[in-house]
Amino acid sequence: MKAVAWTAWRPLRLADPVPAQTLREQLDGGQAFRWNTAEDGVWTGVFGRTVAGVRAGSNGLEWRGVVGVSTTEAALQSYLDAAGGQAGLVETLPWRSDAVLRAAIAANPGLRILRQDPHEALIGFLCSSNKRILQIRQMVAQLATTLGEPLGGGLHALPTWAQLAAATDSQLKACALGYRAAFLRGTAQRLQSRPHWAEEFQALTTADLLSELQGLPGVGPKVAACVALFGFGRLESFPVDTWVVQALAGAYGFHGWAPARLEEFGRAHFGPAAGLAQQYLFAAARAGRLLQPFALPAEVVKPRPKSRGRARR
DNA sequence: GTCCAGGATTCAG
DNA sequence: CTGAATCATGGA
Repeated sequence: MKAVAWTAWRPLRLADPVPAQTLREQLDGGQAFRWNTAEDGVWTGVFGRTVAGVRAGSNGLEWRGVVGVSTTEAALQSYLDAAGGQAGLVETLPWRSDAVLRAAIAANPGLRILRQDPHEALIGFLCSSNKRILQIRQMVAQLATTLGEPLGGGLHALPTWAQLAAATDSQLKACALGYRAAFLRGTAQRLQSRPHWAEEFQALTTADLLSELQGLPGVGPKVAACVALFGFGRLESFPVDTWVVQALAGAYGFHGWAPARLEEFGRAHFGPAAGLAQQYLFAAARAGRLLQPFALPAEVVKPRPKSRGRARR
């Protein structure tokens, strides 16, 4: 593989400082799946048709692009919420009264929801079911390399829906997707004839967006919530995955609660930036840094019978 | 070899 | 409606 010709490092201007540890969590913590580190602390990634390098310098973040490939500071600023809109949203979270959330925020100060492309978020989370983040990254990388358009330097864009729909069985097989291959192909077949699907989905209310997303093959409640949060900027979306189940059970005492009920709690308790709270809790839980004020010795903790959710409608 | 993964789907009750 | 079995693959 030919070596990538990088431009010089330049300062990446952000409204709020991002520590190196938070940058790592943001780029490699399961929001996006297209960032890698070759050398320590230097992140290389692709989003949309942008290829970029990012690192935490001594005086804030720095970025670089690939010579001959369009990379702009503006694209990175948008991707990383440089204007600081999410800083204000953090202030709407109940961290003053919620010590668990407060500790989770302190564990990754400045953590933000990446403003990803809907296409990228949907592909990534179609691959995510029952998989670890490392393996999701490998699947997505294989999809790009096998089917996506070359962007230079050996890096590729993600395949379009048309490219995915046209992929052969053996091509998908080579991406180690397992049963998720059918999810990707099915969704690709639905969306390949809708070039403006993302704009159409973006125009929906969040409730309708989640519903529309769940109509796609391989998209259930959790994947829909992730795509709404990471791809459509719906900060109120509250994905409930295995880590959030653990976090809300251990730290809040909600043992044995069904995911749908935990999602209901999350939205009500955390409010319009529930998804941001979720990401802080997710990161803290995964790092084993979650406060557990209600935790009991393991032999005492048993799943309680789930209380029945209120029937609606 | 066994276990499990940022779950979704299908099926039985 | 809820709960359980099943799904394909690879890393730990």
